Amino acid sequence: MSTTRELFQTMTRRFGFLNKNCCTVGGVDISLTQSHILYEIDRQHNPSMQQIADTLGMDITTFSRQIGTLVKMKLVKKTPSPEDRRVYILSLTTEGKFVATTIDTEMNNNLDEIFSHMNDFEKETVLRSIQLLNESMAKSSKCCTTPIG
Amino acid sequence: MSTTRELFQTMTRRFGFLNKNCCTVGGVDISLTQSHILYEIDRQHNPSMQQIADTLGMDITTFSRQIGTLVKMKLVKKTPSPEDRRVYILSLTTEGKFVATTIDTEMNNNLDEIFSHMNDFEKETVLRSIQLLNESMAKSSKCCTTPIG
DNA sequence: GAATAATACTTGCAAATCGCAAATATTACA
DNA sequence: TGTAATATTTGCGATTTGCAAGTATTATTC
Repeated sequence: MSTTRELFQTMTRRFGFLNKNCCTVGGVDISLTQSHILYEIDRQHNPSMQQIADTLGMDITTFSRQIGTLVKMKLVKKTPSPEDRRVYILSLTTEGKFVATTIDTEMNNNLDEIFSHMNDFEKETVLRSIQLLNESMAKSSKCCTTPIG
Repeated sequence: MSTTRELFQTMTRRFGFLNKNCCTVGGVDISLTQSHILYEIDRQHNPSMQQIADTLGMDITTFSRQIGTLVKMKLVKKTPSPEDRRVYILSLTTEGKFVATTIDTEMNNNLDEIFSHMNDFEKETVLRSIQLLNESMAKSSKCCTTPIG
């Protein structure tokens, strides 16, 4: 007999553990935060710094520094926007792309393994449930957006 | 068209945001980590330090210090175990219990609000899906357990 | 069109957090 | 009894954090 929160807490914690074992690709060692940054840069279209920071709910100053080290590691490239010279457009270098893709594949494999303990119907139901959940969270104005801090 | 990982990433991030806006109860200000610690102490039965640290996937030394500050804040009590004098049993003080309960209620309210955008059938399906997912993750030996580090 | 406000990003700084290595104390095992 | 294993704490240096303040650029307003 679990409360709703308990279910969520367990799930997100376990997924978090999954994410944590991510972060050595080839010779490169990155942190969990950095893996999330790479993921979002890869996913979004010509994102600015502010955009990614917002998506991840990170303070822009912390983010700026993280990008700094990722640039030093040659995983990320910062290109000044031609339209607005205050803005930097972020993109992945070839190596950054490789790291991101490797982690992504690994994560999807892990998820596959988890779903292998279900039958096809269950798997479909679960995936559609998560989709539904995401839509409901998006609708909810009260919550689930970037935190204040 | 999202990959499985994308669905999970979105969901856990949003739930994370929900968790982040948690942490001022009465006059007391606590961090996200501390809120998770209180939650687990409340949930488990006479847990030891090591137990909670393991559940949360935290390094025991970091955990020890966190407990130190929570004890100073009078939210947590450490009682030496009568059976094994190496271990400390953790429990919540009255105030700690109050803080934990307040956060828990708040979180469940937020989740209710999210589910209010679904009909009863959808809600049931989603909840059972998460339960199923948690069971599958528990079965998976390869993943989802405490990370190595 | 000059002054002012708003935005995007960076840097200084001090606090919090982190995890490894090593220490202590206790219990389990041989 | 001696040795190994376990639970917890402390030293320490590295990393991460976020606020305040700074620079540079664009938008607004009068």
